[in-house]
Amino acid sequence: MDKKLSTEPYKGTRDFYPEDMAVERYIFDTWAKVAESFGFERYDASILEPSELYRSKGAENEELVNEQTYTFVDRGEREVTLRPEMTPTVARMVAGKRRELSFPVRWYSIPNLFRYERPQRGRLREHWQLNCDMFGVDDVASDIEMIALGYRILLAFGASPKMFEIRVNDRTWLKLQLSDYGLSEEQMKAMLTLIDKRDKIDDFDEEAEKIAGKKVSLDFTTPNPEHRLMQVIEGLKALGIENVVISPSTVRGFSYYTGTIFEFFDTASENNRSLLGGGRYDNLTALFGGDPVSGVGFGMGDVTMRDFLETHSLLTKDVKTTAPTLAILPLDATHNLAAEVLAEEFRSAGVRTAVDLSDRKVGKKLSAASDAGVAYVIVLGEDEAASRSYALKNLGTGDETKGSAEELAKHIAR
RNA sequence: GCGGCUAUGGUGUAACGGUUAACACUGAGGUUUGUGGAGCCUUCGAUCUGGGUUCGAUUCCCAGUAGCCGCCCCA
Repeated sequence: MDKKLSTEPYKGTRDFYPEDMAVERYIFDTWAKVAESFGFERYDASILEPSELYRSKGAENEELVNEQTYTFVDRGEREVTLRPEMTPTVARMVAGKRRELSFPVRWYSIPNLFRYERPQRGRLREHWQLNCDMFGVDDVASDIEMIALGYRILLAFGASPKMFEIRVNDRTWLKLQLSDYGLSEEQMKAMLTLIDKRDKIDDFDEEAEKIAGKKVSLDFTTPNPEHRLMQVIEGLKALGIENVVISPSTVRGFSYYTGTIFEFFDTASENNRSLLGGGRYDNLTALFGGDPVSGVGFGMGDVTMRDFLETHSLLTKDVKTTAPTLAILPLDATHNLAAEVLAEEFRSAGVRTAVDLSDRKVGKKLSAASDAGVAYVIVLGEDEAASRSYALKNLGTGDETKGSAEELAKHIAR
């Protein structure tokens, strides 16, 4: 006989049972609410993109596409990829409407993204990510606004500023220093990668010398006061954001960042990871031709967000509750239809109402409603059906209120 | 791609190499024919797969598979 199918979801993906989905929705809703409070507009696109969108940035991307994405050939011999990130997609969309958009453009999206790699804590094969970008503004205020948006999002989840640290850096600062050494483009990349690992490396100077072919001396303390990075920090301070540190080793792997770079890091030792990462890019739409469009953006993932909320006990019980407000309990199956009719009255009055259609005894129905977190119940039998007067029981207090459906709906709404 | 750890009912755990694999929770039902949360009772339900060692393996060994955790990489 056939082998039984596994009930496990595909490797690195998640099932969202109702209690998980409640948390997921809470995260998405909070993201969306805060982004929109900053005037960001929502967009989305297909999860499928032509593979060339990710390949076209050079040999390193070739490797990335081949080894770390879901890429396949469709029936029309087109090579397609499940989107591993949103930035190329949004760049394509902005480039496509460049002449009709009125800049600055503030857009956000909550796409699901795929990467083919070994799952581990905080990183799965499918995750959802809040992506926020502002296009068409060069002024430092745009960098500051984006970081402030990330900050407000975390606070909207109930986080306090000491739960996370905002690490900022600027690639121009590092590149300015490195420009003295006459490095090739390749050496520059290797050097940035090395700087990113600086905290994990025993002898940074030695490794740097290997790459540059000469002694390298870099200042990792503070740029001069006129530098944009210092303006970012000052600006954040003006917005009341103080948990900011200069982090010279924050480079981020992505080659398209050209200026300000930032990362939000969880300060809890057991969840020592990045919650949000982003930065400024000069010309993201270069691939598509036309005038350059600069911008600044960030992404933050649902997996790390959830880890953060759990680590800091920020998920309250009502976040996880999905029960209806009211449950109507027919005494027996002969009253099921009458219960459905009654439920319609409550629903049209705006009360989330479910009917218990099980054939359990009414006592069990009460227990089930209570366990599920239902706030009110109405037992429906002969008497109620005849009189059209019902007893509304508050499961929290045990109080009963009698009246018509209309009166009781009002009572619940209060 | 590399390394470490783990694998027993749906969940969480237990079982010196030796009878019928135990306990709790959960599910179903009863106690209770119109009012719950407790108690008591009944009941469904498991040793990842394949080899090996042994009189005998849930237990020891090997391989596979899966999961978790690191590393690499990071979108």
